Amino acid sequence: MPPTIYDIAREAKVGIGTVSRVFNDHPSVSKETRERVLRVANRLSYRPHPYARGLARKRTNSIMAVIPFFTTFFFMEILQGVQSKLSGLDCDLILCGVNHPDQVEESLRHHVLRNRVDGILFFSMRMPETFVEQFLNHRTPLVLVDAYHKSFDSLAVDNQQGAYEATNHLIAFGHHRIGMLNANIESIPARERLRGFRKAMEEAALPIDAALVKNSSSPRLDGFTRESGYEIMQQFIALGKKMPTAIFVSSDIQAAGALTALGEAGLKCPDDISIVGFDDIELATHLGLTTMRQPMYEMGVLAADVLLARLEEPKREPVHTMFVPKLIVRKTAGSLDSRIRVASETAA
Amino acid sequence: MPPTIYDIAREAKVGIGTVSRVFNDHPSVSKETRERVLRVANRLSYRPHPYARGLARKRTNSIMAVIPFFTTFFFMEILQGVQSKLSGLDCDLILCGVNHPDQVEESLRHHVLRNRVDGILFFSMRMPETFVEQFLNHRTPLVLVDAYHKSFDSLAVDNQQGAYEATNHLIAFGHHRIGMLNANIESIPARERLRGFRKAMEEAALPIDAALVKNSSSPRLDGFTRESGYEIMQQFIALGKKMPTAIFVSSDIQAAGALTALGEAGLKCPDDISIVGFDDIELATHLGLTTMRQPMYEMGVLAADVLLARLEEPKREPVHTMFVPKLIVRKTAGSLDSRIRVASETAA
DNA sequence: CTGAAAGCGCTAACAC
DNA sequence: GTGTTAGCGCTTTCAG
Repeated sequence: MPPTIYDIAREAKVGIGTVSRVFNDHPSVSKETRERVLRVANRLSYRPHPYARGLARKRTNSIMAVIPFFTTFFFMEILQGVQSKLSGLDCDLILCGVNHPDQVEESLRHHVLRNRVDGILFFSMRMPETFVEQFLNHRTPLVLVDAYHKSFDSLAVDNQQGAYEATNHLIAFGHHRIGMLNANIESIPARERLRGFRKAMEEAALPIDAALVKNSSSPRLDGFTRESGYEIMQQFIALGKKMPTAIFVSSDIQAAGALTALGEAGLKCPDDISIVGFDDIELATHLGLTTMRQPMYEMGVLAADVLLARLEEPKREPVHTMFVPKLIVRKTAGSLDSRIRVASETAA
Repeated sequence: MPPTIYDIAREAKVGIGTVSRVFNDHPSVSKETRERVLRVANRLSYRPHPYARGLARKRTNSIMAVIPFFTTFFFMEILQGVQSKLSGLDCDLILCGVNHPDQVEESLRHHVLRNRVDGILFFSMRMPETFVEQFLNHRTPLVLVDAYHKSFDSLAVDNQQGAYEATNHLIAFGHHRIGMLNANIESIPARERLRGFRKAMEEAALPIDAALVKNSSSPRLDGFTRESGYEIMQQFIALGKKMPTAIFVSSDIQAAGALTALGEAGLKCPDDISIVGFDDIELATHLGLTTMRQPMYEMGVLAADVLLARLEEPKREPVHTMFVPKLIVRKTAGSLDSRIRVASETAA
């Protein structure tokens, strides 16, 4: 049986109130008593019981991360950021993985109504609109990560800007016939990335050939799958000499599929075609994929920060933060005339 | 302010004890009262407060997963299994990522001494021996996942058997000059996998050429890195015609590096050399890597099972479970004479 | 500055 | 069956 404040109080010959004060850094405790209490507590390896404390204080000292469990690297990295922020603060992280959108409601209701957690980090999913209101009334703060809703704090990546820069990277290499291999256009990120692509093309006064902008129609993972990349790239390849010389792909996972299709067709990057992806997942390194990096770890840290700040100040205006993805230059995108150069080298 | 049992009791015109009984499925409550209570509770969206309940019952209804935060896919997948098991049981999962071994002690002490969790899932790390005793005395059950200690329940993968089967797969293809690309031999899994490799070779009466068994000397991640795979494979390649025709690589991540080295040398799998990895990480699919799959999700589910069982029965004997990895045949390992076949095809 | 006492919301032992 | 009561371990007035 672990010691309680009563044990400490008795041994230190003080009242339990004093022990409590010591452990809450209450100013009005004389230096001597404080030290005496601390000494005893230390000797007995006393630790305040979080649940008792939570009950009395009406706080739980833990937050919950609601994340979709189908993806991996992205969330793991963010969680790491969250954790690193939390670890110093005596705040626990409760993991709540949801596989199906339906589970979201259930989980939220379950935990929130029970005051189980002080705050929630909600990842990459649409908040059921039926919940928005409930949440705003209820006192549990929620911050959206990789998602947006005007009524909640949110952090997200500037998809449009990222796509814009990715496309510009391609343009800078001298490409004209640039295509985009997109995910399901129903999804927000897919739409935003398309917008960025368009903007870059328009600013460069380059024509956007509708035949070179293809998107997935798969509902699964909104088309952010290797399969969709593979299939769509095959369609591009089928275009023969009408194929674009460069393609901005809306995600690394799709780029991976695209690269496979390219490989099977005997085509190489960047000699035959240039590719820029989006995300910078682990795989991108292996593939040597040039891509736009989402600052995942940093997002995790900031997400925790924002939530913590809101816990302090529950009714300030929602804060929306945008992260700008960073271009990671690797080997799949290159100059348009590299093909020519390579050809001449071969000839030589 | 959420409703408490007092509110429910008052509205339902019963005592709080009865309300409590209803929510604990206590048998001695008449059907009528039970329904009346439930109706009121439902109307008021009442949920028992987990902390209050925990305090009174001396249980927390949550378990903690202590995982090293440097790897990704492996743990994510296991955690998913754990969660799926837990989700039905009103038991929360607290994530405790540790980046440095030193943090382990601190985290454990922090949470365990505070009775913060009912049980612990301890992943892939050596239990500090100084803790073993403390743990056994303390009441918090702990199960080791992907690790072993005779005093605790444990689940692990049979590395030796896996390596044995991997090597046999290579042997079955007719290879004689088989090498092994291993991680740091100081680590347990590296040693076990080497043992399996040896066993297979000996049983097949194949000579083990010491020059063809190489291991990493890097302390980082025990040599389970892409870099180590890359470098060691270069050494193999430098062997020229003395190079093995097949190599069992101790992890997929190293195999990825090895494949890169091979690619740079203009060598292809399985035509020029056969490779079998170990783990079946996500990347393996992309690479078309033949490998030994660790049943991660299943391990997660069982880990939760075992822990739950021990919570019920704290002092039964430790249970040790071994999972046997499964061969996943993809494209990096093939028949020895495929080279010949390919050569003749080319000739034709 | 410090002790005593009243909860926080719930469970469980004890009466009736 | 059901109400009552005494905690679970801690925080927080309220006196002094």
